[in-house]
Amino acid sequence: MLHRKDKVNDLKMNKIDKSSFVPPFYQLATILEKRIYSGEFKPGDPLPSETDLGKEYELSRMTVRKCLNLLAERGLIVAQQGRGTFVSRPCLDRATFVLEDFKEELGRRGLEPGYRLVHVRLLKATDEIGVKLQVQHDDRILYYCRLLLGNHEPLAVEHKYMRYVKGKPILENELQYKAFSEVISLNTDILPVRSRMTLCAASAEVEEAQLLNAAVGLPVLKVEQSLYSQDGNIVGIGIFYYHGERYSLVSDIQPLKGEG
Amino acid sequence: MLHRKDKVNDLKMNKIDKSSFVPPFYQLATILEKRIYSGEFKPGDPLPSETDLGKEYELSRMTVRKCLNLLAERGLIVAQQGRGTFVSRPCLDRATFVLEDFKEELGRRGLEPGYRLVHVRLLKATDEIGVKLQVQHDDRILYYCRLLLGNHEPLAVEHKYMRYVKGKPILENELQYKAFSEVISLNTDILPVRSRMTLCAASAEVEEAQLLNAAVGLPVLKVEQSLYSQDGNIVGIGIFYYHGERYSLVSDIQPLKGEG
DNA sequence: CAGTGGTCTAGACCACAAA
DNA sequence: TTGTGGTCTAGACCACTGG
Repeated sequence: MLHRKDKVNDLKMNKIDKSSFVPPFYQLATILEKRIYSGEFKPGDPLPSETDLGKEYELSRMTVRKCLNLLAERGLIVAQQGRGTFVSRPCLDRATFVLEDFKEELGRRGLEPGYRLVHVRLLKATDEIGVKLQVQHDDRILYYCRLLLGNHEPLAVEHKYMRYVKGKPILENELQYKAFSEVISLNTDILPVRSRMTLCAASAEVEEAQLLNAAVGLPVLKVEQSLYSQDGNIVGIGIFYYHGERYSLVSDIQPLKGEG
Repeated sequence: MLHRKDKVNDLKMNKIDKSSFVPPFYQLATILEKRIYSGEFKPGDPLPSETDLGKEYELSRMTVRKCLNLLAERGLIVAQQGRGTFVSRPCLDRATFVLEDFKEELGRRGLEPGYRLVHVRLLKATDEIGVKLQVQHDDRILYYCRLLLGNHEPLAVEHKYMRYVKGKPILENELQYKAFSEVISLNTDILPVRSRMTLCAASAEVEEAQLLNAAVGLPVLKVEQSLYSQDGNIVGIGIFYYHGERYSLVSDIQPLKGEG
């Protein structure tokens, strides 16, 4: 009985319960988050020093730091060497959109993912893409186009360009199911180490509209990807169009879950 | 001379240089990254255990862990309790787009940011927005519309809806320059603690097109924001339209910078 | 059971900022 | 000079995994 009462007091008085399954650094993070949200610390205010927090909550400084790192990652506080740790302005007006593996993403949404390989072609290295990929004059570029489906409905069109290495067999199966950077490393022995993607809004042109089963002019999310090798050359170019009405990105910023 | 030679050997042999300004945990991270990219460890392979890495590089386990955390954050490895730490499939096909403070973002791009307040209105709580904001029947909703400018050119239109508290004065200046969540907490004494934003592609309607100085149908990035209070109620709704041709989001995934 | 990662501690030295 | 955060250490206990 007393034990239970002590625990309740711990929660009320914002003490650390070392017998809990929730690790102390996380308990402290939720406590500090509460103290910030309650208005005790306002944006710009300094938090107590790491040493003082350690004394107050009877934790080692390393543990306090682990907790502060957690809050800093979430943008709630900012540490400044030699000065202190300060509460940030609320950062709820910043968003982080993650474009991740298509299959996993659809799984979470409860849709059945699907792929359809539309084109596979060898192109001459003449046009703009060839220049970017720095292909020799008589080399070829492998181009392929893939459709991403959700419950058999087209959600996105992907165009991908990479150098073509003669003699290296490429399975259509690979093109259809594997990630672009994997396809490149498998078929050219070059390992992409850097990726840059830009996202903007655009209108579907004729080809994309057809493939997306929609009208020309359909709003789409256009993503352009450049993959670089270790020596800084572009080894792959991707252009992806996501159906504007069927595909969206979500960003969620919320408080830490309490110790329930 | 010998000192210098030793350092060179350290780099070649992938040892830690404790006299360097680059902290050991970071040196180890770049070393392990190299060993992974070189093909020594392939996706799915286990890394040596934390204890073994500590012995190999003469570092404490905590330092090794700090390094592994760094690589894990970047998606290069995944730790599994009780089993080990494993190299991930290359995650270059995942992107993280950050929509951040408009002013800072434009500063980085070398554009001059600007704001223009277009509308401020009190609406009746009848329509869809009113229901979401759970406004009482005789309360009012504060609506305002803001234009974001880059070098005096319109880049985005923002529509924002929040509960209106009688008697609380609201300065137009605040609406024009302050972040939405800040405006809400200043004028309703409710602190938003959670934000959910969705991003999709759309076409500009008449009003947005006019404000963006573009034709109807212009592709736009449409972002919808909901701000929640601690008790789970929606306390603010925002709808933002970013000019599709003038605004884009960028994601960059690249290797750690070496110890130059 | 042994080995793994997850967490915590008490102490230490450093670089940096402010008085 | 004092106090701050940034880093590192050598040890410890725990929960989890797999044989």
